[in-house]
Amino acid sequence: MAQDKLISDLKSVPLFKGFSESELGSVKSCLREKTFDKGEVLFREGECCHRVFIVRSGRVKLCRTSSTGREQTLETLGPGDTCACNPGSSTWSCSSTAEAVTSVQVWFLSRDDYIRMVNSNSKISHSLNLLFAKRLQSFSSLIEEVSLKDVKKRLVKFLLDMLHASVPQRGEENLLSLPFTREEIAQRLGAARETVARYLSELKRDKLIDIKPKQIVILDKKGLEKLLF
Amino acid sequence: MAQDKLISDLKSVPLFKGFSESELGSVKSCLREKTFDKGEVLFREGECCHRVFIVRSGRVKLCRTSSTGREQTLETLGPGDTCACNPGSSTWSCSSTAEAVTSVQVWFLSRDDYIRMVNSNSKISHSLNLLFAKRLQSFSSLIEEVSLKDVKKRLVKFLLDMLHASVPQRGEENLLSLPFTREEIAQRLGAARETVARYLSELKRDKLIDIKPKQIVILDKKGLEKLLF
DNA sequence: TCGAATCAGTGACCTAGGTCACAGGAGGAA
DNA sequence: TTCCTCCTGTGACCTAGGTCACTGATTCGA
Repeated sequence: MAQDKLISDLKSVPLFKGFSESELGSVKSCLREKTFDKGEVLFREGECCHRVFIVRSGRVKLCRTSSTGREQTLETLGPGDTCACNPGSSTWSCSSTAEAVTSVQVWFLSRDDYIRMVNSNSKISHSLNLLFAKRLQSFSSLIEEVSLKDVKKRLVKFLLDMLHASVPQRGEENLLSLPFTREEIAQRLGAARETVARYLSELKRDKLIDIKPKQIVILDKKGLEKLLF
Repeated sequence: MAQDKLISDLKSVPLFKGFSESELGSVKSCLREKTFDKGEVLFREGECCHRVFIVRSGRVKLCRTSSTGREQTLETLGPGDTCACNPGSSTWSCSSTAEAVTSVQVWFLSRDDYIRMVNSNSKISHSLNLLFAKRLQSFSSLIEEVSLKDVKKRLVKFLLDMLHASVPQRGEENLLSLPFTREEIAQRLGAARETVARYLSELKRDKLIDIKPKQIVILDKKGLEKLLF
């Protein structure tokens, strides 16, 4: 019955969207499971990329690091998300570093199995297109933000995005739980830890938010939205 | 015979890689040709995206603009390049603005024809994967550069990339023709026009390059490469 | 429950690079 | 040629935000 659990887990992985039970069965036989502790690196930028990861639980960040040690997070992956290079590309080198933000469970798939799977099943090719396209959209926004918007705007947008994505609790629509350190937020925004802390204080001073441990209370959503322009 | 010319042009479009003559023939029947003058906008960020463009001649830039008018170029498309949103995505909104940098000839394809084509021919789906993956790679580098590298490094990298991509003329391996204004370079790098001019002067002063109208002479390639670290 | 380590806030300082302003080219139409 | 427009270089100035250096909070393992 543990097997059925695995199959049903796989059903909710977007990469395998539309797969039949039997197709999922053959996927299952290729997957290996692995656990990484918080802080461990799944793969490093520039390394040859010989497998594909699917996050089962926990969070993984994809990031790039500068020579002075500053870091920019490109994307954070959660359960169901896939980190796959392009199957047809000749150079399989990772374009970013993947690091476990919490402890994570992943499935991985060898490069050969992956290529075989993509070639034998056109559904996966369509799913990949969808994944890639979404990522392109979000990268393109990130470029705009980092290059054209100041840190305060980026921070406000981040808070509003988080609020939007979070499941609202009864009677606490404005309570935003923030399972990130200031450092992690800063890395996402492409800013320094101290700058994030400063702007959060500023927003608090201006009565737009309230700051609690691991939580932010959105006091004035409209006011925050106004800051975006 | 003009028809054959068109078919042979289509052969060199990566999107249609591996297509047979007859497949290209059916592609041909869906394509419409259109010309844009320098400065004209093919589509604007946020607009509903109801067709796909393939550049036949000239250059098109994909860019985003800030509220204060500063601009960041995401990518420059040349002959054979495709600007396609994801066929499976429900929201067909363009994530950037496309503007003709020179006068351009493009083919376009209606959204419906495009979707039909992708669904009926799995080759195109693979080509799309490849295109998307390449773009992801270049976006990811762009994010790193804009967020973590200073303008001087970005400029030097740009020059070296241009040199690398250019077809070397006999005995003029170090002559780089630069068909861009300072403004265009600045927009690519996510910097101000003046800053680009200043760093170019600095590189000239340091005897690393020489500046001629519409051209740059690379005097010390090794020296430039050293600046990247 | 008590260090030890990791987080968070804040002040002081500095610099990369954006903005403004202007002057000298260089090309193009008339 | 002359005027006009667009491109380029450079100086002066200013500010967003990065870095350093602390001091308090929290959290957590033993």
